[in-house]
Amino acid sequence: MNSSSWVDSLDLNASARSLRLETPKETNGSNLVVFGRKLSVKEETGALVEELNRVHEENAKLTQMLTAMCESYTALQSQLRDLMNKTNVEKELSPTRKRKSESGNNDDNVVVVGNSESSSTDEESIRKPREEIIKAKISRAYVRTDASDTSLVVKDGYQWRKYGQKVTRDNPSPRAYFKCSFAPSCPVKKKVQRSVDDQCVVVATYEGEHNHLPPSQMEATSGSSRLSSVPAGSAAPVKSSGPTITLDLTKSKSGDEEARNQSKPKIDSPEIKQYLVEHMASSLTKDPNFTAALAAAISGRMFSTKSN
DNA sequence: CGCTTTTGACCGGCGC
DNA sequence: GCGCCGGTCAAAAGCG
Repeated sequence: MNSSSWVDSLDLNASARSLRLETPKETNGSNLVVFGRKLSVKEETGALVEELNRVHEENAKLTQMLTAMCESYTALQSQLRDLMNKTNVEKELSPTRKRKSESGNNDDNVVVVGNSESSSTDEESIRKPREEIIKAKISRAYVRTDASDTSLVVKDGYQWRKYGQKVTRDNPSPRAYFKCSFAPSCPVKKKVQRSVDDQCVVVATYEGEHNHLPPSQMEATSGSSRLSSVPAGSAAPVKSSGPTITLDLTKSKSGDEEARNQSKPKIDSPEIKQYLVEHMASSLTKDPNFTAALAAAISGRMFSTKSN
């Protein structure tokens, strides 16, 4: 929904940016030569100045657009973070929701709750009881699939054996349970279920780490640059060869700070502002997976927000 | 024939 | 203690 418009605006801005960068070259080049043939030097200068002003205006407009876009992006991101913190606090405070399976479900943190060093924040370490000592590592992957595709198959390079399927209370679509085919030597399990919000999105929850290489290891490891894996501190447990996009929204703290610093103005000189905007835009747009990941993440969060 | 999938039964945790 | 619920088991069916 909104995510698509986000994507659109990102693309728009991306193209706008390149337009801004290219325009001056054009004016200095062929355009003026064409005009210059007919105009006197004075007129030519006038036209040049006019053109320059026009480009400046355009530049300012585009810069404004980008700044606005970046600010709303940052705002939305911090909103999401607040929301997630809120839901986490609620969960901690309400003992009525203790069922651990539900914690797996509600906890839309999209995150690794694991024993790996780097993923543990202060809050996490507080609410990390024995549960997670037992459960090695939990990561979650959002995979965009065709809505008509009813097979809950997430191609991640590993081979899985389905051992159960259940319809859970809070989601009409069935949840499938998989074990790694290398079990029992490999203890990894995964649960796959369509997102209750967006039927096109399949949520795969991985528990544990593979203690072996994936059958399709060659492709999986070499192709892994296509996706952003869960930065759980250690090597990502899931090597995806498909269109798997894993988002760690809670991990966005540092990135968020960065984004905030970039869009939040101590921006005094227009050069700095322009640089920041350009830097922001390029960092946002150069990653082809960014828009898809953002779309999936935002759509997921938005719906869960509505349903709360 | 061996492996995978399906599906109903069963189990254990949790709230009331 | 009972019922609900998520997770797992295991027999039967399906498939290459």
